[in-house]
Amino acid sequence: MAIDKREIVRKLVPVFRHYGYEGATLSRISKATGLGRASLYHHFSRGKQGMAEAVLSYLNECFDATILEPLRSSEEPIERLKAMSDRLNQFYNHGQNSCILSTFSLGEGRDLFHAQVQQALKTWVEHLAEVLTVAGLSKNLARQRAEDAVIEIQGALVLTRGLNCTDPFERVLQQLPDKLLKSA
Amino acid sequence: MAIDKREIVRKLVPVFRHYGYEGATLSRISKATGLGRASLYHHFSRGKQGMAEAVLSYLNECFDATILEPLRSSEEPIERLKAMSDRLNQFYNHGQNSCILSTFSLGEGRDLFHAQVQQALKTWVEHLAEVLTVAGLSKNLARQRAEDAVIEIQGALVLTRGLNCTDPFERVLQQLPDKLLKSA
DNA sequence: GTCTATACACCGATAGAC
DNA sequence: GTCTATCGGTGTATAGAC
Repeated sequence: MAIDKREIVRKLVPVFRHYGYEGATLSRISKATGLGRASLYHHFSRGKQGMAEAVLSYLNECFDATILEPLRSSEEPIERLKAMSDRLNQFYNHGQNSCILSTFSLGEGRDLFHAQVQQALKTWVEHLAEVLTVAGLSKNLARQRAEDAVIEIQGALVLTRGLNCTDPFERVLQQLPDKLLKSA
Repeated sequence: MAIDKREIVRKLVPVFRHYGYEGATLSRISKATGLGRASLYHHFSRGKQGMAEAVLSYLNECFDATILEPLRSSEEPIERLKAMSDRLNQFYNHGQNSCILSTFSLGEGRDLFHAQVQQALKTWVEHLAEVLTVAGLSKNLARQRAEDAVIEIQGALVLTRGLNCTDPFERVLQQLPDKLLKSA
C-alpha cells in the first residue's frame, strides 16, 4: 500500500542524506529498511535512482509543509520568520542532519538531481523574499536577504557538522528573524 | 621524487573534492592522474586513505599560504579582509569548487577525517577573530563574526553549486569585509 | 616507478520460488 | 511482497614482471 511505501521512504531518508547518492549503497539501504535487495526493487521500479527520487520528493513535501507553510501564513512577518526558525531547528535536528540539497549537489548526484535541487532552493528563496517584501523591504533587498538567509542556514549546517557542535546552527537560527528585518 | 608526488596530489584534489571520499574511486583517480592502480599504491602506502590524507594536507597547506597568510599581515584589518576575499574567489574558482572540509564531513569520510576538518575550521575562525579583535571588536563579537564569515562562505558555496550560478558566492565575498567590521 | 594480471569483496540489478 | 540465489561489473588492494 501507499502508506507502507511512505514508511520505507522515511527510512531511506537518513541513508541518502548522510552518505549522498553514491554512498547510499544497497547494503546500507537494505539494512536501514530491513528489506532485501529484491524487495526494494519491487517497490522502486527504477532501482536506486527511483529510491533517491522518492526521498527527494518526500523531503520536498515535508519541507513545504513544515518550513514554507508558516511563511505563507497571515501572521506578522517577524512571527512567520520565527516560526520558520523553530521548524528548521527540528527539521535539521539542531544542525546535526545534513541537507539533501547539499548532499545531492556533489558527485554523480549532481547531474541526476540538479533540476530538483535548483528548484527547491529557488522556491525557498522566493518564499522568504515575499515575506520580506510584505515587511516593507525593497524587491532587491528582500531578494538579497532571502538568499543570505538560505546561505547562512546551509553554511551553519556545514560548520555544525565540521565542528561537531550545534551552537553555530542554533545561534544563526535564533538571530535570523531580526537580522532579516532590520532596516538597511 | 617529492616534487613528482606533489604533482600527483595536485591532480587528486579535484577528484576528492567533487566526489567525496567514497565517490573518489580508484578508476576516477587513475584516470585523473594517468597512473595505473599499482603505481598509485607505490606512491601512497596506505592506499586510498593515504591519498585522501595527502590531499587534505596539501589543501591545508595551500589554504594557509594563500588565504590565511594575508590575515596575518600588518596591513589594516579592512585590507587583510579584502585580500582574503580576493584569494578565496580564486581558491574556490568563483564558488564553483567544493570545499574539501564540507565534502569530507559526510559519509565514511566523516569518521576518518573529522579531527583534521575540525582543526582546519577552528584555525580559520581564529585567524579571522584575531583580525577583528585588532580592529577593535570585543572578543565575543569578534569570535561570533568570524564564525559568521566562515558560515557565509560555506553556505554561499552550497547555494552557488545548487543554483549553478556564481553570483551568490561573489556577492558574499564582496560584501564580507565591510560587513565584518561595521560597528555593532 | 610503471605496468599487467589477479584476488576477493561488494556494487546495482534480476530471476524465480514461496 | 518477501525471500534466496545469482548475474556481470566494479570496488580496493596486491604480486610480480620489466
